[in-house]
Amino acid sequence: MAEEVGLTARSIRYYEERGLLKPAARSEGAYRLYDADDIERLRYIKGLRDDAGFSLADIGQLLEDETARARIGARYRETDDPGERRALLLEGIARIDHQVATLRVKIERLQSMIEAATARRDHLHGHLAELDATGGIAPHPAGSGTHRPAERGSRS
Amino acid sequence: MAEEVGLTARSIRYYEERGLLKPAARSEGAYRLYDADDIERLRYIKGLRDDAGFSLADIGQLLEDETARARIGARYRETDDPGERRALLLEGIARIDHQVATLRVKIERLQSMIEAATARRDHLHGHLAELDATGGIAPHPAGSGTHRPAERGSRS
DNA sequence: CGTAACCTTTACGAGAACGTGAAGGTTTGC
DNA sequence: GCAAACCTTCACGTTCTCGTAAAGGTTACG
Repeated sequence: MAEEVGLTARSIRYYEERGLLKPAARSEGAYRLYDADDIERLRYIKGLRDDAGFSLADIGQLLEDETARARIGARYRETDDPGERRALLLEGIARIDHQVATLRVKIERLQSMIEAATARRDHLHGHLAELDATGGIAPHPAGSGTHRPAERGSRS
Repeated sequence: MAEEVGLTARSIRYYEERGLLKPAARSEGAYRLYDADDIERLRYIKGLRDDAGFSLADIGQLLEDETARARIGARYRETDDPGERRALLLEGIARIDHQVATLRVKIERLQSMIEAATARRDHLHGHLAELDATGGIAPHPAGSGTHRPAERGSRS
């Protein structure tokens, strides 16, 4: 059914238990019925969980914006007062901006980890240049270049 | 003790159980003794867990590079053969490059989520412009104008 | 040398995020 | 109109990531 979004039925129901989702409607026999907005929301949750590595608690926070966005969208399609539409659009944009800002925070953390690694890398490069400069060995070792698999176990 | 890295003793011991760490040495009375490399490793683990949101299983994979890096560093300090030092430096750089590449993958996933959000944002902006153009209402309602907190294309 | 403040292992507990039935109701297709 | 293939709600089991004692050994300090 809705596992074409890449989630198990149990997970989806669990997200509902956690308050991350409201099944839109129920059939006569209490079957859950999902609409396009729900599917989009599920994809969003999955992205947050798998790609971004957020916990469901974090996702709950982010989904406040998504919930507001869905509500705004629905309201938008209901009205044709240009003034209200304009206000709804502005609020929707603000919600998206907030989501983006949250994602950016995470990206920046990762970025700073990369920078730390790059600093270490540069440090090693510095040693390398130094080594090549003091002329112990030519920058281009003869033969097949950097091939050096011989690693003595050595005591550690 | 080593909670100045921001972890509890229990967590550190758990990481050891999981094979993410080897306490460097034990005292006479079997106390764990950590050295600078261990501390650096713990900070790295914490960064991966808190900032990047990796599971400890993922971290275990990433730590293969970190382990190799530590081993390489130790070996580097033990030798003074320029040829070997050069090879060790190159291997260390390769390990760091691998770590960076892994982090970049995650950043790119987040980046694409931001792009999706930005696309929705632009979509709303399009509607907004359309609304303002068909002239139902003035582009500048009383108060603040159209602010744009999110810059598009600020990729890293 | 005593004792307070550490550390050790072992073990049980806990919440998050589901998996996996069981027992039964609902839809669909022929 | 009936069987297959769904779905429903419990409800217990599981893995991960630790928290929190319990019972005892070790180290530092006066």
